[in-house]
Amino acid sequence: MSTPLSDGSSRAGEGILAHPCGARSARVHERVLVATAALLDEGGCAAATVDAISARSGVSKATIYKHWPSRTAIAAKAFGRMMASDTPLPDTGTTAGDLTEMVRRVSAFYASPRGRIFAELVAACVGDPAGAPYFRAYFLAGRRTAITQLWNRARERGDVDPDISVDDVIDILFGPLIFRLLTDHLELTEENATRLAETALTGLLRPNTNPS
Amino acid sequence: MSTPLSDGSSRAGEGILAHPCGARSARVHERVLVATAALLDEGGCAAATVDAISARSGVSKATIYKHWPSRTAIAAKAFGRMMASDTPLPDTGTTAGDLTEMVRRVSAFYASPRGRIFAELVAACVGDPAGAPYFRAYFLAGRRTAITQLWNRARERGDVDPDISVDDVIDILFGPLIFRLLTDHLELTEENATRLAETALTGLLRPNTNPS
Amino acid sequence: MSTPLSDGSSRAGEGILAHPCGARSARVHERVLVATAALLDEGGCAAATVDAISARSGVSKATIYKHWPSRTAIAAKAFGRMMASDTPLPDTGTTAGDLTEMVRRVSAFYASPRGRIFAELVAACVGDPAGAPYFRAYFLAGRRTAITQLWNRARERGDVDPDISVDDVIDILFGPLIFRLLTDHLELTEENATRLAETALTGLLRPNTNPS
Amino acid sequence: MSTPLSDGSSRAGEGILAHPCGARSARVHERVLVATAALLDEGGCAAATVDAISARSGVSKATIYKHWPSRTAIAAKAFGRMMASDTPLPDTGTTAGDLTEMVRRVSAFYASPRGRIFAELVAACVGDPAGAPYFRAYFLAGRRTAITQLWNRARERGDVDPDISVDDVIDILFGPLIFRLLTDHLELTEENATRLAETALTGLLRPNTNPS
DNA sequence: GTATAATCGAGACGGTACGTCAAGTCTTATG
DNA sequence: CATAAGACTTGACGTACCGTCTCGATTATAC
Repeated sequence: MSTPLSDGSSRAGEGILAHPCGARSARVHERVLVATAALLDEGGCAAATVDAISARSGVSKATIYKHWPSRTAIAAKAFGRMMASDTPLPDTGTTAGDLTEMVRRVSAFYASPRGRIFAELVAACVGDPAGAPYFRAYFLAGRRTAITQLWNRARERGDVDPDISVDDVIDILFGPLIFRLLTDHLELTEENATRLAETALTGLLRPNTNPS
Repeated sequence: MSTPLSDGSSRAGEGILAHPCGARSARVHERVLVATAALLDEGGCAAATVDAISARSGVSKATIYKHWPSRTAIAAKAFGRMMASDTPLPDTGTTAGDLTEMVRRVSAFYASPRGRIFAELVAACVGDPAGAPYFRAYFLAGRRTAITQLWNRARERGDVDPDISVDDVIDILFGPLIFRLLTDHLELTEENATRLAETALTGLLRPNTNPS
Repeated sequence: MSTPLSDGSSRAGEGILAHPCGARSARVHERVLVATAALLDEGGCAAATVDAISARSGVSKATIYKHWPSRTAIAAKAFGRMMASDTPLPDTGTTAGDLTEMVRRVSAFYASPRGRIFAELVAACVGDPAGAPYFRAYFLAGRRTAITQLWNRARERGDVDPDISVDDVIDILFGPLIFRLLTDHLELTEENATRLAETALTGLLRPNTNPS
Repeated sequence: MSTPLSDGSSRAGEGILAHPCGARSARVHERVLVATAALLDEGGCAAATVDAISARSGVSKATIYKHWPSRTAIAAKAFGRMMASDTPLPDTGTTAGDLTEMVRRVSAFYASPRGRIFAELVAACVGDPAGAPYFRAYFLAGRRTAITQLWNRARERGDVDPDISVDDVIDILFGPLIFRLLTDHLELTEENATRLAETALTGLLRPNTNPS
């Protein structure tokens, strides 16, 4: 993998996400992540208490706090690892098809039990400045690389304006889903996802009224 | 009544948001909301503890819990009231201009101190099923009516496809902002907001590659 | 009893030793003291953890900390109550006999399992400024009243210099025992106690060499 | 050497107080004691954490635990060394004067900052069976030799009953002070010390009522 | 001189208890 | 009967210090 973020032990270059390293530490680190992943799946973020993680992993609380700044950070990394391999890129032949399919998949994920965990994780990062970087590094980054590949493919095909930033693309396509996931004001059905994607791809305004 | 949401006391018809009524209750209700609003402004969601609200308002905890299901619910309503009158509609003359301006304003709001409170509120509603309806009713609904007006104006002008749901419009325009607000992965500058709005209005794909 | 210190609930006049009162509080208070006494007897001061007291009494830690400033304080009061009735005054007919007997009894107490607890309690009060007053109020005070009675009897008999403060008497008779108990440098046997008492009663110097 | 207790390095013959020896060990030993003494003076026993001693001395925790059984042991030895030379014998010309002066000096010491450390040390030895011998060996023993000399002088002068054990003398004179130091029930003023000494020297009972 | 043990530093680790906090429930007395 | 006042249970928090334990590096003697 091109991102060095999802390995289990600490390396130089991880910046603020550093922690003790060495053979023992690596083992401890691993056990914590495995235990946390299990707890997340069983009871969501609320179950991934530091006490619970400690009890389940056999790693003491004090040690855990030497590796991570907060429970959110642990959960983010554990969850990021759980999701790491779950995202094969769609390849429908057209840019519109690929992006729409991607939105549908992400919507389906958000609607799944793990989608709830994702939402809780996003929520937990608000007001946990220490955990947020972990979430971005171990979860959002992975998502981002996937979209970037799709977008680059679209650029090569000439289907899109190359001036549009991939950041904006990501946020316009998935921001609405996340908003709905969090505030639960509209259901995350496949139909809704498709419509949303198509509207975003086409634009809200009629061509002749575009601002340019 | 088009907006039954922003009045200060309980009415029949509020459904799950009901609570004791009567003269004493109304006074109690009011004092709680005022105290909560003050606490929110001073220290964010974290400061709006039920204990703190109780102490500040002089209303006992037991009474508070007879009026609201959770602290999130109180905060949502108090915050919704704070924001109620702050949103004059933009009127630039063009649909694109109006919507872009709206996005810029919301972005600026999110970037402000009260934007943080908004984020904390959204986060708090995840995993507080009791509080979420309050947030939707007392905050999101207000936002929604504003956009609906703009959108209707656009429809009348013939600038937009009338089949596009206003729900999708709202989420495509503001979902990205909220996503950025929550995960803090991109700054909420005016420039970013403008670019985001324009991209959303125009669409991600080039006209000739539209899926239809 | 003349001292208002050993009752189970809070009263005006207890000064710094105050705590919540009322029917519920009184019950809570009682349960904590009973549990603590049991723990002390079973495992000494080390066993009387706040967590353990909480678990055993069914009273939550937070509540415990509203009633007492520290575990030492609880232990002191619980131990004081355990000891409250255990001290019938000796009555041998002579002042020397009474005081010597008292020293022997206290020495025997110190040599007993509960003597260890007493030592641990004294030790715990050093460096727990919050707990120390409880120890003095609920334990030392009781001891003091007993000696005072003996000393008054001796004064009435004319056996002693009325200018000698009862404080000095107490400390000269029992200080040595406590010193030995704590540092364990000499055994607390009946023989040693008797000799110590007699030496203290007679004085260290020969009469004709007295400082006066 | 009559007192093998106050030297800085280990020797065969110290019995249970043995530890590694050799040139390196001696240096390590020394550094630990110096660091501990400094910590004691700065923050009392509470500051003389094993971690703190390790950090300050540059000696690793593992090594420390090869030399001493517990932190109390280290503190006792370090404190004993600090006090080693501080006790010139009084020489007022009379036995009563010498002993009284001695009590006054010890009382003043107890009332000083280092007196607090002494108290904490005594307290720490209760419930630390491993540390207690160190305290007796490195601190009490020194005190004891001083009093023994005074007492022998008194015996030679014929001022005292030669049957009275020096142990009893020590405890009757200083036990009261220690008791007051620990439980803080009476102040350690010069006046109190003098009165206490005089009462102890004269005896609690009037001559004609002595038990013999 | 070099083996070969002891000894050391650095500090991670499991464990136990700490004292605190806020949520939400429950009791009692007052109006 | 709704309130005020606030005690109470619950459960998690993050910290502190303990004493043990790997490691690998450093001695210092015994060969």
